[in-house]
Amino acid sequence: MVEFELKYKDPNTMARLGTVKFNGKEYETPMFMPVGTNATVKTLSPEELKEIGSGIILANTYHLWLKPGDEVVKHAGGLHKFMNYDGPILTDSGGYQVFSLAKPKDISEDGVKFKNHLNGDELFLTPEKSINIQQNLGSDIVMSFDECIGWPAERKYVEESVERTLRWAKRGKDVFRHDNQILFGIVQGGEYEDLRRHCAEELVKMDFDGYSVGGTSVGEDKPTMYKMVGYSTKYLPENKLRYLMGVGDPIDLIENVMRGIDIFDCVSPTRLARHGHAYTKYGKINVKNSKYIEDFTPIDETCDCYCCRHYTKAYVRHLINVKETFGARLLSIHNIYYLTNLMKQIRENIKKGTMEEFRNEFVKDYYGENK
RNA sequence: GGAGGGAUAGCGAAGUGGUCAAACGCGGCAGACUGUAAAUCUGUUCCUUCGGGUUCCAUAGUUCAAAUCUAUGUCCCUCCA
Repeated sequence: MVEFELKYKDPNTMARLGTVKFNGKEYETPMFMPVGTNATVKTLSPEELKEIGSGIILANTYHLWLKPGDEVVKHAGGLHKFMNYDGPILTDSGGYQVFSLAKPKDISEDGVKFKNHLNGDELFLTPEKSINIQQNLGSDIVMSFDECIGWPAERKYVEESVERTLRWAKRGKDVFRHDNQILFGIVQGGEYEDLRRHCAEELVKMDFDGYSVGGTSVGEDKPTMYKMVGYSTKYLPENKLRYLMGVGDPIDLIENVMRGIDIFDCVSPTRLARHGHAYTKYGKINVKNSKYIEDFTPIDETCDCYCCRHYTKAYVRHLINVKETFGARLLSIHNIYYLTNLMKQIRENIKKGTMEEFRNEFVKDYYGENK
């Protein structure tokens, strides 16, 4: 069972420090969770994740439901055993796939009709089914089945969607058995404060173990995203874990910690890695660029990850260019390390009460005003 | 020695009289990616002062018009001796 404890609140911002206890181990928040949709963080082994310092990782209900099937994972002894990962695992509910795979006409009160992206079969996912799958998977943190909507969205639609997401949250909660798992409700409501507030307050009445902020990073600009997050965290209880779903841009991590978020997940460190991009202190670089062909310096001089300790831009560039998987692995290690390390710095700055200065310095370096 | 086939942009390869600066693939160059249908997708890739200029092995022709037709040459491939 995952237990969250709030340890410290920043007096200047909404930033907080806490711990997540799991199996006798403690992980500090705010933290970043790498994404392992198919029960693996693409290209990386659990040992590598451990070396990087990752805590919770994320897996996906929809994908594991299709393959290999949640029953198979259950028979394997649960996700931890199946994938040999002994840290905490959070499963997404399939709610994001409502946004990325389903069409509006496929969404009904009962649930969502999907076309299996692997073979075209018609599938139907309901709030109860999503919870049931996640309980079979045996993840530690379970997400309510929600509707993640795009941006911009008409207010009338958002109103209906929020009500449906609330009804779905209730239905999921009603069938959820606590055992060794905890269940989160997801705050939706688009960019409308009253809808976010209403959604948050209704979820809090249902008393979830933690709360997610959903419906961000779906095409909106950054100020809008920050607004959406602020409108959500403002109405959530302080003693419960808050998870901002799908956000991983470095500056977004900083800004949203300052708005009271404890955990984040995002595919970008691993996806960007596979596409040859790397985060550095001085901004994101595309290692494939020809200017790096004879650059025998590390990806980031200030980084001490496995990749930066042993390999050069020229070498990683070469690996990516010839499509060797080791290149994707090295950059995945680097990018996850970068975000993990960023979270560590964030925690240190919360402790020191210097989040705003940290944010300003970070922006200067990352966006080049400091070079 | 004889008989065929072929030479197209960095490479491979379409096109066989005008709609061709020339399909498509690769390679090159760049961009995008946020609860992963994503080791994917998009743009671009003769020169240009953006008006245009110069191309389809070479040269000479036919034609209003040639990468496409004719002649000669050069080089390559296959088969027969």
